[in-house]
Amino acid sequence: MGFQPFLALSASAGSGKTFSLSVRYLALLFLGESPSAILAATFTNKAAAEMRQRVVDSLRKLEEEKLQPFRRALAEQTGLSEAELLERREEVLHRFLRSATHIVTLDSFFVSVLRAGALEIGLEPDFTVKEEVTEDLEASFLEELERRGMLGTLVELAIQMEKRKVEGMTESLGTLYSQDPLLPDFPADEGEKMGKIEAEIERLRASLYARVERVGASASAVKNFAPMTVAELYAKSFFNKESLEEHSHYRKYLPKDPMIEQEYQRLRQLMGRWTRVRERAVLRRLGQLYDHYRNTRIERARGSGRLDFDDLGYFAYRLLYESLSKDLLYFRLDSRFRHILLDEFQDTSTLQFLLLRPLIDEIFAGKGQQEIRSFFYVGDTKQSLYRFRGGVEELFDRVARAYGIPVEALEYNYRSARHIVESVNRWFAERMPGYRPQIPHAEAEGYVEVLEAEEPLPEAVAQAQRLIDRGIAPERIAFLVATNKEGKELQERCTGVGIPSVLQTSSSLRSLPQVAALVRMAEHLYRGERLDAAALLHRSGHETPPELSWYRPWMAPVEVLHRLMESYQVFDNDPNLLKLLEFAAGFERLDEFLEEFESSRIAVAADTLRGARILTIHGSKGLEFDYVIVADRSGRGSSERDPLIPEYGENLHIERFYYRIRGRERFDDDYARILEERKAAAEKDRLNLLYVALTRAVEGMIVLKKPEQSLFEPLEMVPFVKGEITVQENREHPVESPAAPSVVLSAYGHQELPENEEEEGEGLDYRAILFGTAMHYALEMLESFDLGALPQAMDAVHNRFGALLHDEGIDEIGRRIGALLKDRDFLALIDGALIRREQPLAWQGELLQLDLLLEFPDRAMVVDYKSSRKFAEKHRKQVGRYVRAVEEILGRPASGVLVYLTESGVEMERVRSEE
DNA sequence: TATCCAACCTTTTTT
DNA sequence: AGGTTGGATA
Repeated sequence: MGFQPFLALSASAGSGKTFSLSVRYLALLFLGESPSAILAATFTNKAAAEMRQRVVDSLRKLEEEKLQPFRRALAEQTGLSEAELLERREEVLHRFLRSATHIVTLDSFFVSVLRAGALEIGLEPDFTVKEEVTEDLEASFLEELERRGMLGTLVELAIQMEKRKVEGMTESLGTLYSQDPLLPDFPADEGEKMGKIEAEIERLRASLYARVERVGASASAVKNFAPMTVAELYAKSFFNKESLEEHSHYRKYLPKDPMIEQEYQRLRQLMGRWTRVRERAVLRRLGQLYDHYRNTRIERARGSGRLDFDDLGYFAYRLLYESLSKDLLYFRLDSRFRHILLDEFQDTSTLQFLLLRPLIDEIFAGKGQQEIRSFFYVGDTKQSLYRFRGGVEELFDRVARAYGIPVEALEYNYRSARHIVESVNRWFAERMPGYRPQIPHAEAEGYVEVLEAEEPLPEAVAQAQRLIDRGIAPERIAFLVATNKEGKELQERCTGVGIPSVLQTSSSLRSLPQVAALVRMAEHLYRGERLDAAALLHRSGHETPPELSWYRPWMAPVEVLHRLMESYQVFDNDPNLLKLLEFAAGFERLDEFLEEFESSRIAVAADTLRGARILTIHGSKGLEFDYVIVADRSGRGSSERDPLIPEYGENLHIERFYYRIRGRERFDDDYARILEERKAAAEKDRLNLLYVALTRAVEGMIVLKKPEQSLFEPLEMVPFVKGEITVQENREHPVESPAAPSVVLSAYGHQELPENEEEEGEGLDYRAILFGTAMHYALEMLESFDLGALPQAMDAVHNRFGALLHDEGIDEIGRRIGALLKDRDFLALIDGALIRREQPLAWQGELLQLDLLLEFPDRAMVVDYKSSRKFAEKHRKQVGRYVRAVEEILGRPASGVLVYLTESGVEMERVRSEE
């Protein structure tokens, strides 16, 4: 087939999307393209990190048996033989690790574009990106309105929209702002007079009241037309009937006075007109207010240098479409990116697409030229979940049509065992329009069970316990729930029965109890208040309050935090705490740190935690787990309530807004149609959600379905069991954890690490922690224990820690590991051993992470690297515990060695098993 | 007994 | 807002 420069790939769940993306990316590298010419954009940081990892791993292990399909695909796309690929791989890997890569999230790509042209549109290039802060936004907006004498308009609108709270109004305005470039014009004038129509409605109402009473209709029938406001009359349910003929209250009296039906018809028409006038009045005022709202947002963003995601979209659009230098900017981008790869294309919003479009156009414009240019996207409209956030799944086909891009479908499912694939096919084949059954590829039969449960959450825990009893490690299990709240409850239940669990919330670092507690304590110190640290004390098992007299008001935030961690002994290489330190290092003053922390958005490093995963279905998208327990929602699901309903035109801009009024569909056919469309879309989304939930499992899946009000209702599931849970007997070695957990650090903004010279030798310091982490990473990346493998490992360290550690630090790591690889004692130690790196071990309900496990036929050895002797006693205890765990699990004698990689050289210390 | 209607209950997903 | 419930009415 060769390399197809323009291609859209429709990739169902588990069909090898990441595989295709990585092959495509690597094919470009093997064809000689520079990584800096390729933009590969995903939606989440996690997906971007995964793809980077996949690229490196695939190159590194290219010769291995299990990568045969990868090699074949790569050979096919590049026209190179597999031997040639292997020959060039070193060079390609080096090129990838050494040069700037653009495997990023769409948002971070737009951020970088915006930074480049920020000054052009009145932004400081060092702006920060933060979560939306609404509290003082409202105040600024009101001030702006007051200055412009517009408060009256706000009040009028509030009355018209029957919304007392300004809060709701600003929310609606915020929704408009998030799609500003797509907005239609708002009506400029009032149009027909509202009062005139209302008077006419009132006249008809009174007339009908009299007529209905005269013909002797029942009391309730008469009461329907009793004096009331137009809005009250509007809501009456008799309007559900197109004619009073259909209404039992009135039917038999109609012949007595034919004018009743005639006036009723007239009244219905008038209600339709009243609707349009009211809508116009609302939209006009909303438009006026919106102009001021937008100004407020723009000024706040410019003034504070803090942008949220909506600001980002707004400014990026202005920059790319309306600034003076837009052509120059595109020229710069365009000369940089000759290839675009887009992931999860079905979730792309119109705005995001518009921001990419000029780049895509350029690629197509240069189609005939000498150099290769390519555009590739993957996605699956069945997994589109983000309509509420502006995702437009229709883009997938539309873009293909507009540019004449061929669409190919991936047919095999490489993820799930056969029973799972077959069940999914059965559930969705008839119910999802255009569903193509997947062909299972896995050997395993797998396990699927659907159970009815009144209370899905407790039952989910019971099922997890059942899996664990069968020998399945908690880490291999994931719970999927509908809402974050349910996730939280589920975690409490897991904790209650002793199942370790990791709640993967959508929220940021500050939602972690330990992080929150530390920051709260820092805040207490800053304000000079007495500490209330009971929670943290409890967690760290402290009996006596720690010593805090070291605190000085002028201390740097990072120092305060790591001293606190030290005092409470909570560090233990927890990557989330490391991330906290990393973030804190960007601030000189505690108060600045505290303020920014509140609005920060630092992702939780959930990868590195141990236990059964708990995620929302939304959060599980793109992931897979060995065993999945899907729990039905406990509540009832909800409904849409945005007061403005957009109607999109062919060009994807908003053609008009409908103003939502209850019962409006009875008087307005267009409105009735758009409501129907929305309903159909909501049903589609619901089905997509189920599809995502039911396609995450690799080996086994258990679905807990409520008998009533079930999330799964559209699938008409019946309870059944298929296949068997594969019992893992006497497992000698824990299963290699998928994706070896490693700390992923990323830089936040342009931060400088604080100089810390005078602190030498006193407790932990931030640099030492970072240094130690980077060194462990280098050791993890080391292919084999010989000097030849060192440069590659150091490249990896450079790639990941380059922004955080100075070159001297990285060189020092290289020197220390070099010394280790030359150390004869160490080489003798590992001689003849089966080597396992970064080995996780579950023991006594605790998860241990071994740096290095050496297995010999008759014994085993645990090796732990340390970068300093500062906590030697603690290290001894820790390794002693590891040794005992290994002895018990492997059933053979074991010993431990602490390997100190210090400035002065390699030192080793034997450690005995813990008592 | 069938229908209507007011009152009542419960209400997400996130880069 | 949308669905359910229980009382009132024809």
